[in-house]
Amino acid sequence: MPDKSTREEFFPEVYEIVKQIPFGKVLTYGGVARLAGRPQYSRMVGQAMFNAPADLHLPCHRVVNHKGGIAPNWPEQKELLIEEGVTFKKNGCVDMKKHRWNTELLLE
DNA sequence: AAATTGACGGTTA
DNA sequence: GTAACCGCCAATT
Repeated sequence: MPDKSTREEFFPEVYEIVKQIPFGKVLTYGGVARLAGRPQYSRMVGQAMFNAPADLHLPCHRVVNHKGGIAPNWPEQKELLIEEGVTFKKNGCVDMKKHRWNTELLLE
């Protein structure tokens, strides 16, 4: 059988990880990529989110970039995080120092 | 087939 | 601490 596109194998993996993000926590695209086993696929994670259907109940609003900022053209993500108790810095970036999910602790 | 783009990360200046 | 550049992978034009 022909090798499946990277999407077919990477996307579902990303969805599983994002769904495992605890309440009131945030994770960077690179963090999700690393848990997925592809630390360099940070971009694909973003593409996965954009392609992520709402049917999966995917808390993509808990996924932010390493700048602590949110996705372009999606300002409501910030509101959703605030609603979960996440604190934003003055420049509009999430306080990664406190809300970044301890992914390295789970890698064992 | 080649070049460009994209919800990014990390390092260097 | 902030700014800029390079590097990564896949999809699209």
